[in-house]
Amino acid sequence: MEMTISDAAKSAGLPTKTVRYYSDIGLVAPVARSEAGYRIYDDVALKKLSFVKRARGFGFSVEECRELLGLYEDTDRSSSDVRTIAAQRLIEIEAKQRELQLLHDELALLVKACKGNDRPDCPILSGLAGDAYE
Amino acid sequence: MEMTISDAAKSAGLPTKTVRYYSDIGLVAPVARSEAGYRIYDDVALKKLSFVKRARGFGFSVEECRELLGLYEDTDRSSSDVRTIAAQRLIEIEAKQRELQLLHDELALLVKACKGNDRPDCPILSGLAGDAYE
DNA sequence: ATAGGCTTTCCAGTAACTGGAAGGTCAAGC
DNA sequence: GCTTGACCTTCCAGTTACTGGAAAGCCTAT
Repeated sequence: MEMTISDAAKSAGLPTKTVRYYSDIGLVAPVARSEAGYRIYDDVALKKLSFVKRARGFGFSVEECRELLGLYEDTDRSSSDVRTIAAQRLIEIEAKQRELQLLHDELALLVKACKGNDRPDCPILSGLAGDAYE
Repeated sequence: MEMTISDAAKSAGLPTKTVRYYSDIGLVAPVARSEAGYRIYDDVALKKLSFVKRARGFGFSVEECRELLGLYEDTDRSSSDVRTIAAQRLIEIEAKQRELQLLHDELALLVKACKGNDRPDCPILSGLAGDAYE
């Protein structure tokens, strides 16, 4: 299904500017250009945009995203190479999942400790300074 | 326990340059300066650095980190305010956890599909273009 | 046919570092 | 006590990844 840049951007949850930027730097190219020069995106390009959005959101650099996208496209690369690189990234992601859980717990603790009334009786710095994770 | 900037950086897992930068912009200030002007960090500052590292790693901006750190410190803010802001962030983090799971599954699928031999028989774009998440 | 809302390119600005120069500090060894 | 090397300081320039705005072209709808 073909669409304009703003539709693609909307679907991927990215600003149009960013999608245009990704096109400029050759990270995610539009599938074609219209007669008038408008960028045209299809659902493969859209999947790539969504993937990049997700990966960027978790700290992978644009160059790392390029590599990850390349894993899917490079028919010259051996499948064991792809497996190796992807498996390495998986390990990193699992570490990130644990980190995110820590951040979650940290804030949850704060929410729980705040009684929700109007007295400033939150655990000032105790969540940070405390020994919840030591 | 007091320490120099490089020790604090090492403990928090941040580059020394970044810790100095956070000091410059007033995000995480050192607890003191030595006679010679060296930044001195204690374990409260260290907790803050670790917290910022974690939050930054998950896409929270420096300004958002400043707000989150402020939640612990601002004795003027009512506890219900803190609760509201922190609870909102919690919702965002939970969304991130689901997103990260998607990214994880996406790569895991690729690893699984790659047989690990030397033929380039990886699912070229099928992981992206496929309907695993539709 | 013209107004409104798209699109294009280009260029300048911002956020958050990051590297490097120039110089001060400090503990260790001679 | 002096030097060497590994720290530290500030300052300033460069990088990454956008982001905003100008000037102009396109497209649909009244």
